[in-house]
Amino acid sequence: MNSLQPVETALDTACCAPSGQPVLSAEDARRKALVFKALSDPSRLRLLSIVKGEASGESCVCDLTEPLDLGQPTVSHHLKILVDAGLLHREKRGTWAYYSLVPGAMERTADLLASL
Amino acid sequence: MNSLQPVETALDTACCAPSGQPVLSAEDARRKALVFKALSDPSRLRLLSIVKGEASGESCVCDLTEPLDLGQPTVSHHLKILVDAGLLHREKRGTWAYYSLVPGAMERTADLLASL
DNA sequence: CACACAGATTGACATTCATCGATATACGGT
DNA sequence: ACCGTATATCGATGAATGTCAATCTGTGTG
Repeated sequence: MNSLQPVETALDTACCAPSGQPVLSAEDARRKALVFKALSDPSRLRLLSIVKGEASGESCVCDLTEPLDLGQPTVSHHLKILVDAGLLHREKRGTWAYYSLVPGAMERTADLLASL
Repeated sequence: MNSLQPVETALDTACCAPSGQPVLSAEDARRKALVFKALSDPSRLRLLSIVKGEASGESCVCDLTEPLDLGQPTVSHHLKILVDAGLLHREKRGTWAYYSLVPGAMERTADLLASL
């Protein structure tokens, strides 16, 4: 099975071409756009910011719902999008779900811009 | 008047705080999300790629319409979004409009990720 | 001036998206 | 086994978005 996240697959194809010389293919563009789409919502940027700022490196949904002033289902929805994009990691321990930054994901995303 | 583009204003507030310690404010998040929203469409990524790949550093709309297989109004619309986001620069010479990358815009956008 | 052409703007339409309330699932404690 | 809590999923709804066809605005040329 292919379990690579968008950030990784997007960079996969990016690291091989000298510098996007032959123009970004429609397929590559679609994949890279998915990552940026995950970042294109204010609430999701704040979620990333909170998780990043947490000293323990991880936050549970209950800690994220209040500061954003959003309903719990909405926060869960945003978190899923960030996980699907390969930016956040989800680990369930007991009743709680802990979210943490995927190591290097931000850096890889930044590289996506340079490899356009 | 305040004529700063999103990439610049977004970085403006980012460069002063140590590292987004006090969580990204709703306002900062909104501004930064605007930049990523501009990057969240495959057609716009391809537009940036084409402009970047052009040896002369600039492209006119007529050169951008065909490779994307999109109508001219649609391309104009996407270009406007990229200009508004502060990523592209527009210069009209005679009948033609030439678009070029705003110097450093990509780098500043990449920095946005690090300063979340 | 009139015509042709490049590009921007407008209006319409279908799709996607953010959000919420209600419900489902899964786990811990009694 | 029952109940409460934490989180995910579902269905609906209003707003935003990508695209196109038609039109408008300039600019150069006969």
